[in-house]
Amino acid sequence: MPVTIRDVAKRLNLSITTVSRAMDGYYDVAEETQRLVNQTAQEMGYVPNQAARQLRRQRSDTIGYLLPSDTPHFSDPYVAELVAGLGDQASEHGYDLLVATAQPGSTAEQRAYERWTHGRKVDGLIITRLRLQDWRVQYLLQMGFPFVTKERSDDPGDYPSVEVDGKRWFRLLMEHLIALGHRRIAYIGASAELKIQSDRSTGYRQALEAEGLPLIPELIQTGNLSAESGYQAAQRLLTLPNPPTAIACVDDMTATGVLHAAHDHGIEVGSDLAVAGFDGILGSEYTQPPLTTVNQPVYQIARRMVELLIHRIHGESPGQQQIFIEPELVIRQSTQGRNKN
Amino acid sequence: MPVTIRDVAKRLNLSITTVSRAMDGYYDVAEETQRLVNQTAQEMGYVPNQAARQLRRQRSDTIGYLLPSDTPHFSDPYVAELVAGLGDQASEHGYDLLVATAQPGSTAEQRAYERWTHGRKVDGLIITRLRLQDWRVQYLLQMGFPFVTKERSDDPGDYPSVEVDGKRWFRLLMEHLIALGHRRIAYIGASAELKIQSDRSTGYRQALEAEGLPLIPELIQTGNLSAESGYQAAQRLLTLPNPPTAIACVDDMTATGVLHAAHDHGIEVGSDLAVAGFDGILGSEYTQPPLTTVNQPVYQIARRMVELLIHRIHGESPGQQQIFIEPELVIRQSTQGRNKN
DNA sequence: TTGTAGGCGTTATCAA
DNA sequence: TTGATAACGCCTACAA
Repeated sequence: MPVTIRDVAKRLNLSITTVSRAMDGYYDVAEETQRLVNQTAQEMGYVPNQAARQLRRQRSDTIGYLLPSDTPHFSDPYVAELVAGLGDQASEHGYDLLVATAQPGSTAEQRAYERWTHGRKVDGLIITRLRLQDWRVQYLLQMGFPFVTKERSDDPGDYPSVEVDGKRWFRLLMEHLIALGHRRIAYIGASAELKIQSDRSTGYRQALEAEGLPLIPELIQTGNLSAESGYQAAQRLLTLPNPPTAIACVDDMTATGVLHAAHDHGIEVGSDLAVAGFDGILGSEYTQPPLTTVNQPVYQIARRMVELLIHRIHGESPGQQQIFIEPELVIRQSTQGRNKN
Repeated sequence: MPVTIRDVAKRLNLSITTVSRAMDGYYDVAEETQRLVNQTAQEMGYVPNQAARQLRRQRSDTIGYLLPSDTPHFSDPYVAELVAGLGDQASEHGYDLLVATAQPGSTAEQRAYERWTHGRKVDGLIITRLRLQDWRVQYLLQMGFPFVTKERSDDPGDYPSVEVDGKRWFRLLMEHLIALGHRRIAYIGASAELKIQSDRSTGYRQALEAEGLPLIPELIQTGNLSAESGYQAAQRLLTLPNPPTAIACVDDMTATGVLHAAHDHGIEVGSDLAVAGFDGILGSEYTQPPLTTVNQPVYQIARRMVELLIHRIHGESPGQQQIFIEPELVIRQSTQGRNKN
């Protein structure tokens, strides 16, 4: 039904070869012909059939992102920014972005990766929410399929990644709290198999150690990167006989729940209790009080990942394989004394 | 390089025809053969090449969503939930989801739609953020290309849509404010060409009219669906000689900015000023104070849209073309008197 | 500068 | 129950 290259060729009494080459802007086609072909194609609404082109060229000009969605419909709060970054950068390079959702570690996830890689539905993949041992990394490495990760798993192998140094920056976040005089600082983390949990909790411990502060087990709680879990962990912390004076959270969603719990306890965040998050999600500046956090430039990170991936797809020399992006420590009222105007 | 149907056939001394049919679970193939083929395919890691399949079948088993992203990297805060819903429902039906970003009304947007439709990259489209006059609707209708919208444009034509009745529910939101005794209620809207602005502002006016309240022009402000613009509009409203006692916002992001502005003015939201939003984005329950809003079940809406779209793609009888989803009026402290525990 | 022809990997038609 | 064969629409040696 749709118009094919044949139709355009027939209309102009040209061969499909010429039409094809004219449209690809080859140099060996008469200028006049070029003009005519393009104009006619435009008029007839001809756009090359993507499937045919892919089959012939053996590439899809598409990159894939399988977003890790736990439970019914939880999803990262910065997924919007990430997808925007991936999409923008991809389209600037003539690539499309294929997205699917799957529970981390599910068979659905595995099948999706199989279909996309073996079926050549995508030319490369973007991987986030890395696990310490991550079958995706192992699988793709072994297949020799192009991919880029956000952070790295502990699996050995060469592959490009874009990273924010969680250890270092969580430690800096801690130093900020310690500099404010806090000595009993709690940590609310996430599942131990996640790379970010590993890094950030290490930063937490390193900071305590460096300052000669004791590691108090009861001040370490585990959540699941949701506000709800942050709320509950905070409940446990705030009802302790000797509660913490500061709570550092593995991410902003968790911190949001902590703010809520503190409010329900009639605790003034900022003066009575310091709360800090990590990520810099949209909305962290609009919490009450505004949240101190480490701001990751997610949009830029996404663009960078796509850039690396496309290089990899084109088989270009890897250059810098491991890119570190500097986030920003944003100090807001949640860790400041009362600020009343 | 990857294994093809040929390789599988060769290994089993069968024809590719038989392999193909065995894998599609046709009935006219020996059970034993069936088993053997599937097992071997599995072992060899064979997955049909998607491009070849698409070319032959003349469909892509893919649906497209071009997400409207204004300026550098603004994007809807509920895009995560939407994409999760689209992705989940699509994959349950064996479809993939293709996503791209483009500025509404840009030529990039138009070219993306052309490539996807004419190039048969997708079998159908999901359209959001409808404009009153929307070229996308006109274009797709004219092409006879399957699509489903969230809300409808004013363009005539038959197509399926999933809707939340913005007029009615904004009016209900207003009635809540009026019932609380508010008489000077401001409205912060968005660009006039957006369908949601048209609907919600109409709801605002209808409510005033129904209650015999005057429409006060200076209480009507325009933003752009961002917290920043809500903040600025609130600044204007709160410095008025005779400021409003309540502010109803076209969406939650705008309302978030209003909360922030009120706080900066030392105004107690809830007792001194009522603020309400619309959408029910993740985070609205964690603002301070928690925000009164109309909660749209975005995830469910997304699933429903995909469902309708797939019916449409399969050419099934349209059935219900226009689906209304009931949101929920969630009353929180931003419109309640002081609630101190 | 243009045209001919072969094949990318599948699925579907038809015959065996 | 299985196999040979012809497309699907495009790109690209190679020939003219």
